[in-house]
Amino acid sequence: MNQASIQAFFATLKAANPHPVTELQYTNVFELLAAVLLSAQATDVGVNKATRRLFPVANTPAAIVALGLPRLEDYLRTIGLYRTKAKNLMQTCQLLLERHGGRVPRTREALEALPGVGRKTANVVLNVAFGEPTMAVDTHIFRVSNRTGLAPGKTPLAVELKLLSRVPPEYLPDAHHWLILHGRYVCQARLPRCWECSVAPWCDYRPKSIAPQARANQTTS
DNA sequence: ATCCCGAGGG
DNA sequence: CCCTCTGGAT
Repeated sequence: MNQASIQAFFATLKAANPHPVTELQYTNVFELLAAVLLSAQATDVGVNKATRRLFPVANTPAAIVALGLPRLEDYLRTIGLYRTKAKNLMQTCQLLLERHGGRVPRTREALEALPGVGRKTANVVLNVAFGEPTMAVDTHIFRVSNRTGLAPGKTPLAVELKLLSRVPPEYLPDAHHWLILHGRYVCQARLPRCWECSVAPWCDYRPKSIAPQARANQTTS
């Protein structure tokens, strides 16, 4: 995809959704960090279902430490990878208390030192909570970037660096959410809904066979 | 490369 | 049944 196409690509996504936001539910920075940590290989709907029960009971590092691991696991049992996530969240809360006064740190190094927090999660917190122009490459962004030709790469880091160099600066702060939402609802993993895709004119991907739904839409419209 | 690991959709 | 979901640690 050339630079002019990339410009049109994001202008089109912005026109349909001027102020995109995460669909994870949170009311403060700690809740955001916890929700993103829990969202690894899980849907935001599933994470919200659990945090809607957990956060009213415990939404600070101290409260979660006081809760204890077995009860934290009970709240997270409906989320995939819940044992690992419960242990990581518990240790992260202990480290936040020991090293950061119970607050969420603002640097990549400090964030990535927390158990269960890698580059992608750190990038989300830096972007959403602290307004930094980062690009968190998750499963959606990795797929959309490669499939469309926006920023092809073999690893998430390679895609991230390519996106940072290709996305026009004015679109960078919101690009993360536009690409996530586009991947979730249109450029889906199993069956990309190309027949209703607003950015198809600038996309490199061409489906080999037109999906049944596409044919139905063509004959009825 | 492998493990973790439940819910929802097709 | 199979695949996917805002990955991270070993």
